[in-house]
Amino acid sequence: MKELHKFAESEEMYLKTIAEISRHGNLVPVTNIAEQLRISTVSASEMVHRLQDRGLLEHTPYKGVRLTEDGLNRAEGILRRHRLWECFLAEHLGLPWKQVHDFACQLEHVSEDALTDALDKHLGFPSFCPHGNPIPQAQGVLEVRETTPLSDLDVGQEGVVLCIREEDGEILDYLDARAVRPGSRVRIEEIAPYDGPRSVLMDGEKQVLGREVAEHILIELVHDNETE
Amino acid sequence: MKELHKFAESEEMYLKTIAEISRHGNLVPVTNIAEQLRISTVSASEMVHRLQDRGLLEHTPYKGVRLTEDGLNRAEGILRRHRLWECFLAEHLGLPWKQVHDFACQLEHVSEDALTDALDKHLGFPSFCPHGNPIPQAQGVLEVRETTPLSDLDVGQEGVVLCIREEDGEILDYLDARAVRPGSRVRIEEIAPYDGPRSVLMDGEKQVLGREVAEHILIELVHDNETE
DNA sequence: AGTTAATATAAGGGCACCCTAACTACTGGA
DNA sequence: TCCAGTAGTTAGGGTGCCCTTATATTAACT
Repeated sequence: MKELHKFAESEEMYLKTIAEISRHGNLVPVTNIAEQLRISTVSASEMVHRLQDRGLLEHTPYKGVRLTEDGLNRAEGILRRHRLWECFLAEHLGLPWKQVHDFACQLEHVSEDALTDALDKHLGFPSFCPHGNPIPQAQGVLEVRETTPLSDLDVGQEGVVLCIREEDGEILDYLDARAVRPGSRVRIEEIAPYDGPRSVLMDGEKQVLGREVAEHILIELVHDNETE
Repeated sequence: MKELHKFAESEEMYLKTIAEISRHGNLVPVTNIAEQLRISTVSASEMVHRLQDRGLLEHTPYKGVRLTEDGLNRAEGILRRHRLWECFLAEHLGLPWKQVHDFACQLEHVSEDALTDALDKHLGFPSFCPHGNPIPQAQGVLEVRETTPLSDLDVGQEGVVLCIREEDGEILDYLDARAVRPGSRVRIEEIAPYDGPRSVLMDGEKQVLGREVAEHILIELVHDNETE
């Protein structure tokens, strides 16, 4: 717990960000990283080089970045800690979503294995965070579920909210206030022109959600019996 | 949660260290701060200036440093968070003392008020950390207890362990292994020449503790009925 | 009062991470 | 095939915090 520390946090923010944007091993443009972290592309590019030197990712110029095995492990460790802390903050401390996420963003950088594992046990080895995102296991196993962004659904289609992507804390506050959470039943009623806001029935209540917001809500499709 | 962050942690380490060394508003020599933080006196001196500029302490050259009202509040906030986290780590996660302290040292820098207060509530508003140190209240109220370092006791004197000063994590491991904890009954059996190691009866078991260690064990004297 | 040991300051660096401005190299259409 | 726009790099800075070495100042004890 010494000098290694100072650059660890910054490094972790990069890895986490890349993992979140990538999601399925896609190449991540450096520009996106810079955007997400709200820093200049020059700085991001510089840091990407450093991370490459440390063997945590590979950068293909003009294409993007991909985490190495090592980098992915590190990133999953961070997500694991983030989501475990979220469970604790939500279930035990009873904090609202926005705070849950914000505080977890800070706590995720602490936690050595001994702490993370003890926390995991204390929480009863949860599989999902309060927003429905899967929690990587200690061994790096990650449950994969088939999901579709709400924004991809057509009028009339129905589904159940599985999780809310949480790269962005703002959205959580917004959805928390509207009682959109994992398990909610949703149906598209109408899509405004130009791929605009969706009118949806969410657990029986009518709501209007912008496309960007809808992109962050991941759904499990429910195949209603065609007659519907 | 932005730029303020990077220097916040270092700043907090200084404030906490100063508060711990001072204990009762005494002037703290810059040299001691440097020692405790394991940095050069030049660096410590430099940082002391910065902290003075920020209005957190006052430095009297060749004498030492004293926290201002502001600085003291900050420091107590840190101690509060540290000790609350310690309670959580010990009572809920069941971690051993050494880890409790080490992890709390990292967690103490997180916790905004909303989190700290929620944690406090969740723990049932404890007054003392697992090592017996008092937990400052949200309003900055701090219970004060009359204590004597075990090293100040004479042969034959008896007392009860109130708390272990925890500036130094090493000692906690050592004392944990020897079952020295708040509430333990202790009596000095013998003091080796040159203010050397103490032979003590700790909860009925014979133990030998060096003077430096004994200085970190704070006792409430028990006035045994003179006949003893 | 004079000297030594503790304390402070000055000078010169280093590293991690961030910035802007200006430039070059590449890619993907039309 | 060419060229606009995207992506990357270079150059020059800046801040926080740390370092060593060298020099000045002061406190405290003969």
